[in-house]
Amino acid sequence: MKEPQPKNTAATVADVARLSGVSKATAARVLGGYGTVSDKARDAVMLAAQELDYRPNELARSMTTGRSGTIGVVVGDIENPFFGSAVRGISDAARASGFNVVLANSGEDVAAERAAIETLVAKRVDGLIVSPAQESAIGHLEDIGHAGRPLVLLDRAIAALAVDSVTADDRQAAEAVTRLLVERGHREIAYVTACDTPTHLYRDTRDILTASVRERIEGFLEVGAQAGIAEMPRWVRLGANTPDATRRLTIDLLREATAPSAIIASDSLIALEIFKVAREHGIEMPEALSLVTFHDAAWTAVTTPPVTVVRQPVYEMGEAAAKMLIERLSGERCAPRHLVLPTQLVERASVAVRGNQSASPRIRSL
Amino acid sequence: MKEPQPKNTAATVADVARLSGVSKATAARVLGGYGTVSDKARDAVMLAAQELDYRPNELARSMTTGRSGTIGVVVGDIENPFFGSAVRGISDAARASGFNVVLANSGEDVAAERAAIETLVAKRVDGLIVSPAQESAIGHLEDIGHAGRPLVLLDRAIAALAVDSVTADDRQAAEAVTRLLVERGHREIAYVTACDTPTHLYRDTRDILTASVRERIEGFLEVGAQAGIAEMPRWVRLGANTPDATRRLTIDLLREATAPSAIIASDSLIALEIFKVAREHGIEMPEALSLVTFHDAAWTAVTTPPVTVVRQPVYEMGEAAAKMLIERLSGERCAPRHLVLPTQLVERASVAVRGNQSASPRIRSL
DNA sequence: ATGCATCAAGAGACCGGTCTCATTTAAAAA
DNA sequence: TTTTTAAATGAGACCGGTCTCTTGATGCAT
Repeated sequence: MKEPQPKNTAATVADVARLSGVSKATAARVLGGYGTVSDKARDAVMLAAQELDYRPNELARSMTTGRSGTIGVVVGDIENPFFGSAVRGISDAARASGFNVVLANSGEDVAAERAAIETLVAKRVDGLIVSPAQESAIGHLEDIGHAGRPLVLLDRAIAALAVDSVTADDRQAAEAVTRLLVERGHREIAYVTACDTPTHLYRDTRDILTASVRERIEGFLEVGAQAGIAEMPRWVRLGANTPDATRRLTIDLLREATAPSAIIASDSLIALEIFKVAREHGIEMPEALSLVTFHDAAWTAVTTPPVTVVRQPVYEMGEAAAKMLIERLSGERCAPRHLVLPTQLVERASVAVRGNQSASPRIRSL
Repeated sequence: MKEPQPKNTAATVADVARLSGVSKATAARVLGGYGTVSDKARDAVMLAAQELDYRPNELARSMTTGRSGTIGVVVGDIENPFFGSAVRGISDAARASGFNVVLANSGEDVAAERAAIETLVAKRVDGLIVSPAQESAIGHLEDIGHAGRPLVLLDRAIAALAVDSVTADDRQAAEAVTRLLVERGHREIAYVTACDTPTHLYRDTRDILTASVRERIEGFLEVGAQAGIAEMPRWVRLGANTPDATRRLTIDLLREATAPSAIIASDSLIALEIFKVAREHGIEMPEALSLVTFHDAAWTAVTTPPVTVVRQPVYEMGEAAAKMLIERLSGERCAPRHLVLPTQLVERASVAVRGNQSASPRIRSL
């Protein structure tokens, strides 16, 4: 026989043991790489394994060892470059330690998130990294702990949950961004974010169920208050969950009697849509409208004007989360750690000095 | 007891059976949702399960059933928005049919790809979707079939492999793009692509080990030849595998004695880097340099000028691949299908008429 | 030569489900 | 009421590994 011909049924340790004339236990020792075996036996087993084209069944292995070598990741949307980078960071760090990544998309929906976590736990992932959609519904996150699996929260911490987390310094970043705008003379500054309050209307920071979003809004309001801008809260706009929603919301915003002279976007997808709307309506940037966004997406450097951004170390956040999780998996038992990574304000050219504005950005047509 | 307190050890069917006073088989029937059980027994089992906070062990389940409800996905780079969309399409389609997705990054490296496939098969994924890095090394891809798992090739077909594939009509798209440029009077047209020939120099299409890349180059050359442009092959540039490499390569290109008046980028990451280089060197687009790219990335619509692109139905490609795979998993036994999805040339404003060019794009400053 | 530690190897239980098969029970048909 | 048929249940093998426990062989010190 020349080729390891496709077997009608895959070879098992028992098959290899039989062919090589040793016991199942010995064959398993060789194939599994544990215990002590003589060279003779090892050679015989390896030969037989090759002959039969033996492939270990990790499922069976996981069942007895209780470890699957897999970490589950639940994010809002992999299509969002933010999560794309984060997942890349996670997956690189995981692979470096011999772990695989099972990915699940929640679509920022709690029910989907719950279902995803349920199956991931049932599939016996060794641990999870989750970017929770809301911090109110945490039952399913607590269950992860009950099931004896470590959990690391990514990008969105939850105070009520005693688990590790990796976030960016959102509060500080929001303050810096708002301060920049205020210093440039802006007083009508809108903050556009994806968030899921039923009304889509902002009332109180306590309505905001996502820590990172809330902290940013708090920073935004705080700096506004310090600068003596009374109307700040009315410029907070929620519900930019899809490009379409963002578009409608932006148009509404720019149609108001007093349109904002600057907009802060909470992620690059939102910024992109705002950029499109401004362009379609002939609103000059930054003269008529300044724009700042969270997330230094690749494209923000090539637009006209290039966009001033808050650079979050996204890849590193994912990497750090994976490393933390793997530490827990290796037996680390210390108190929950909350890693807060610094952000960086990258000034490009999308912020104008207010006094120089040539025109109100307001959309007049229609 | 009020709370299902964290058990030191997870409850199993046997535990539930014991507590509810039925046999393990009956408890398993209720919990697994198969066979016939009396209402009385069902209620007792459900109650006990609740009491013990029973969670099924999918690993054990998979081992006996032979199905894991999981599909493995191996892509070059999830950070690339192209794969981001594709993975999203895959994962949505998978979830709709009750499958999970295990993701692996190959980094476009054959060895990593081989390793990823090996572990995925060992983990007993039900089937795989792979975007193979090269079409020369296909042993590990054939092994997937030997292991009895269906495989669907994504974006890159391999003629030598009798498996399903989903691709875009690359050849046709390349022809359309090149024709557009030729019709606008361009004769020095560069084609910049990520590819991994050792020399980074283009000699012959047979050196290109990735079908999609090769087909595009063939289309590019074909149209050039038809237009009577002799030097076409010398404008093919390989090796744009990282932003840095792309940058160097682009600068070299624009420094040549006769710089191209137009560049075709094979993906949006490359286009972005070219855009940056052009901008940094003060090369006016499209007056001094025209640009077209494959992949209608979100940002291409908001640059100045907005970029003319080949729109590939990326999400749909991922979705189709997943659906094909799931069909195979459901017993479909037909001959390998090769789904080729049409592309669309989206003309924006990054292509100028050659006669109108005000200056050579050449980079003069060192 | 004897004792004792060490190494190699085998037998078989075990992980947590599924599933077959035999048996009991209940309901429907005669 | 008796027979036929179907439904409900239990016992235990099985999936493919790991791992403990036991026994046999070998080596080194005494």
